[in-house]
Amino acid sequence: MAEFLCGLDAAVAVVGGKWKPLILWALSVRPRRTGELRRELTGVSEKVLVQQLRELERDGVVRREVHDQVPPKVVYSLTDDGVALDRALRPLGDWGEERMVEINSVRQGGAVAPP
Amino acid sequence: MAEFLCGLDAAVAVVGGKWKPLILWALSVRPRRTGELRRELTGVSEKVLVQQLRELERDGVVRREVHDQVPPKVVYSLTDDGVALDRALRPLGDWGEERMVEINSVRQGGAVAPP
DNA sequence: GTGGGTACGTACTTCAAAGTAGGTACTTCA
DNA sequence: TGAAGTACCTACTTTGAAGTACGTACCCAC
Repeated sequence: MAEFLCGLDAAVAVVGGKWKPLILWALSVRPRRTGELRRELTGVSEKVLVQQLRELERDGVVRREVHDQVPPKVVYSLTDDGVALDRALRPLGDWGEERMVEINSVRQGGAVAPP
Repeated sequence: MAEFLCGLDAAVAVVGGKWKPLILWALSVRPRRTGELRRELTGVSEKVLVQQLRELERDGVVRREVHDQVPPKVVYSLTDDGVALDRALRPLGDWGEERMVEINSVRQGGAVAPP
């Protein structure tokens, strides 16, 4: 029912979750356990974190490795497609970084420079 | 209340609307009137189209020019920031294009190859 | 004078994503 | 003994984006 109209559409759908950009950024630094991610992404609930990780896994950009031990240990990392996605996101991240302040102010304050 | 944590976060927020990638793509080809966009993006409602155009304008990537005539004529085009955004989106679009089919099938069918 | 085109605005509804709050089964540490 | 950590799952509620359906004011062609 989604039916993407162009590649950009599909890519935005993959990274479009509220926490997905941050998850991908964290995993691009190094693989992480669930708890590490939860502590890194302050404010995320466990439900949504696991949900978005599963979606990223389904979309083929994140790998989930279960180490069968007690207590459980699950490690998430980027697949080859995930690494390629991360590289494709770099220019976009740079674009955003340069404009973060303006975008932020324009989205809440309204005016650019309050007196 | 948004408060972006990284540039990627901010950029995804800008292009994150349902029709925004398509709007940006259309405007990157050439400037358009409202009606042209509405006809190009099959399925979009006038309300949402105008809404997303206003948000893109607020975020500084789209320029809105009103020609004061009757019947009204409004032309939308990309600003310099918008052109830069479009360029930054190219690698992401390419990434999505190469994986559109898989992403689509994995998101509705479930299995990769139905018999 | 009626229908179509221009570019909106506004009120209401729908629906999916995200948030909240609980539970599971097992272990280690104090 | 009981509190804390591991990585989840499930049910329910909230939120906000998008969709639907109308109205505006003006013009032109038929």
